[in-house]
Formats: sequence, C-alpha cells, structure tokens
Amino acid sequence: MAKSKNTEQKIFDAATELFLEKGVDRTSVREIAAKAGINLALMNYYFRSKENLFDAIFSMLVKKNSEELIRILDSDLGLFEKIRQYVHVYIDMLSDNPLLVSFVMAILHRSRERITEMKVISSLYSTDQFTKQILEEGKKGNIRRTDPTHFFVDMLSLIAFPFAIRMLVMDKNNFTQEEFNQFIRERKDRVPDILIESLKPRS
Amino acid sequence: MAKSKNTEQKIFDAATELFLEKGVDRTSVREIAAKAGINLALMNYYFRSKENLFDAIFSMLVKKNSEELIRILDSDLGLFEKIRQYVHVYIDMLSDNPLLVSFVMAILHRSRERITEMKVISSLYSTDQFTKQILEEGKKGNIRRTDPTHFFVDMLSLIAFPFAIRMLVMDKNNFTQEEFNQFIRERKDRVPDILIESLKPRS
DNA sequence: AAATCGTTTTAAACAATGTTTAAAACAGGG
DNA sequence: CCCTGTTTTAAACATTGTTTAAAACGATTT
Repeated sequence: MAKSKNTEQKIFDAATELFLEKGVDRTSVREIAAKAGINLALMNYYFRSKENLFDAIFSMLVKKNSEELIRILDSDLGLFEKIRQYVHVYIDMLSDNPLLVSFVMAILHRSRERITEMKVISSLYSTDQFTKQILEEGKKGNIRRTDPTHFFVDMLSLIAFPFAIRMLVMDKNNFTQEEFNQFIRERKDRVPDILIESLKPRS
Repeated sequence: MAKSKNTEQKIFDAATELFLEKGVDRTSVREIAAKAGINLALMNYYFRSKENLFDAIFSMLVKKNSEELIRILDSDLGLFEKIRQYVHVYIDMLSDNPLLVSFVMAILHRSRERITEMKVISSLYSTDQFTKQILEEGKKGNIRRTDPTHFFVDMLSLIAFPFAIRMLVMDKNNFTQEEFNQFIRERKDRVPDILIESLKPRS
C-alpha cells in the first residue's frame, strides 16, 4: 500500500480537472492517464470504469456544495425568508461552479441510465421539513394551500433552467458573458418574488 | 439519381425511429445502416456525419411542432390568454413527444458545440410581438412593468424543466409514469397562474 | 538473505465506435 | 458501345473504453 493512495489521488485530481475543463464526454481516459502520469490500465484498476470515476468525483462535488442548501431547508426560518435564502445561495452556487451545471446536465441527459448519480442529486433534496412548513402555513391560512411538490419543482425550475439555456439566452439577446452574469444576478431577487407572490392568499 | 432519394429517405427514417427509441448517443451508425438495409458508408455519403444526420432530423421535428407555438406568440390574443394558451400547447407538445425532450437535453448538454442545433431552437422563439405586448401593457399600467426577457425565461423554465428532471421527481415522490403525467397535466393551469400572478400590479 | 505472497504497474490486445478510402456497379447520353 | 458521373460496396482507419496476462514491487515469513 505504498503509493496506492497516491496514484488513486493523482487519477482523481487529473480527471476532476479535465472533466471540469472540457466536460466528461470530451475527456478520454487516455488523456486522464497522461495528465496523471500513470498507466492507462490503472484507471480501471482503481475505479472500475470511467463512469465510476465520474460518480466518485460528482459525489464529492455535490457533497461539498450541498451542505448549506440542506441546512437552509431544514432551518426554522420563516417560509418566505427561507425561500429567499435558498434561491440566493443556490443561484450563487451555480454561478460559481459552471462545471456543476454541466455535470448535472450530463446526468439529466441520460437520466434513465445514470441512476447512481440521480440518487446523489436526489439526496440534495431532503424536503421533509420544507414540505411540512408549506402544508402548515397553508392550513393556518398564512399562505394559499399549495402542493409542496409543485412548489419545489417551480422553485428548482426558476433557479436552474436559466443556466441550462444559457447559450440560448445569450444568443437571443446578444448578451456578453458579463451581461448574462448580470441577468442571473437579477434573478436572485426576482425568483423569490415570483414564488412568494404565488403563495400569497388571493386578494 | 435512381434510388438516391429512396436510400436517403431510408436512412432518415431508420435513424429517426432509432434516435427516438433509444436516444442519439445509444444508437450506432451500424445499427442505422442495418435497419435501413443499406451499406454503412452510405450514411456518410448522404449525410456528412452522424451529427449532421441528427441535425436534419431535429430540424424536421422542431419545424413540425413549433408552428403552433409561434402562431400563438404572434397572435393578437390578450396577454393573459396568450400565456395560458402558450403554456398549455407547449406542455402538451412536450408530453406527446418525449423524444423531443431528450433531443433538446442532448443539445443543451453540449450547447457550446451544438451551435447549429441551438440556432434551430432559437428560431422557435420569435418573441418580438410578445415582448412588445409586455412592454406596452406595462406602460399602460395593466400589468407590473416587467423585463420581457426575464419573463420569457421564467415561462420556459416552468414549462420545460420539470420534464428534464422527470426521473428525479418520480424517484422523490414514488410516482408511477401515469402519476407523473398527471403531475404534468396539473401544471397546465398552475404555471399560467403563477406567471399571471407575477404580472398583476402590486396590491 | 532467500523465498513467498499479495498488491501495484505495465504493455499489449480487445471490441465497439464514427469515418474514410479506393474500387466496383450502375445509369444515362454522346 | 463507350464514357462520365453517380451510387454502392468491402475494407480499412483512428479513436474510444475496457480487459488480460505478465512483470515489478514490497512486505512478511522462513
């Protein structure tokens, strides 16, 4: 067990860098091996497959980023403030990690096959506390009675989809990268406003 | 030029069927050739590459489906009614063509490379008339003053993203396929409600 | 110190992919 | 009937992820 941890780490690091830089599909295992300075077969020796290697890296990335989101959902903040914070932090997170967006896209793209990774993403959304909160506030009449699943899907959609169609938005509006960033920043207030408005009791 | 149109069509049809059935990435050109009953090289003779073949098929599919959407956006319906119809038709379209969803996912996934297909999608959104309408209604005070780009992105997000995360939603809520379909159906009224609510002047 | 045993590394090959080549088959017009 | 351009074919190519079987290594036992 001399250099074992060492090589495994070298593969992991090289792959992470390349995956993030060029995307999973456009990175070959030979490239990874070259960058890590190791033999090709070692990749399959330590990780059973490229897919497996991706899983490991992805899990690591998600875990690193998801803690704060989960903490917010489980906190005892008021519903509206919770929504504001969640959206804010989530959009910041996706802004800071473009790679994360493209990873998730890759997974969603083949969602039927990528069940393992799907579970990892799924673990990001422990919505029990949040669900309860929505139901209770609805019962109390503080907000409109709302299906928590629908609401959560609405929230995720408004947060994440704009990143997925970034190229489309930029092309359509002749945005520079910086203008797109600004566009996204504006959504940090806009999205919570829409969501909260949809919860307010009818006038 | 004897059987030329014939073979080209045979390739096109076989590929369409396979792409829709198993997805683009999981369909090999040899499979297409076999199904079409033609020689492997003919695929590259008529279409320059697999990518190109995909483009041709995708453009065809989009054109077939997008007419109605464009017609609605350009119509002189009232804003709220226009939103309702657009969302309704769009969600129906995505429900009826799961393949279309997975195609778009594939394209968005590699949006940096797939510029051709991006343009095809982009052509789907001739929002000039719709943009003008939002600005005018805002000026008149009938609705809140709203950035049309943001609003259109909101609308697309709420319509399309749930399809992208279908597996996640099903897994999280233990939905059957039919229950998911029902969930989507519910959104045909829900999504316009949210959007319209977000436009209504503050109370 | 030498031998043994499990772990790590290596070079080579494998099967499957998309793509290209160079020649053959074909069709129609001079 | 031959010539010319189009269509088709079989074979090969380069690149992918993965596997194999042997070599190198390291520590433990004899």
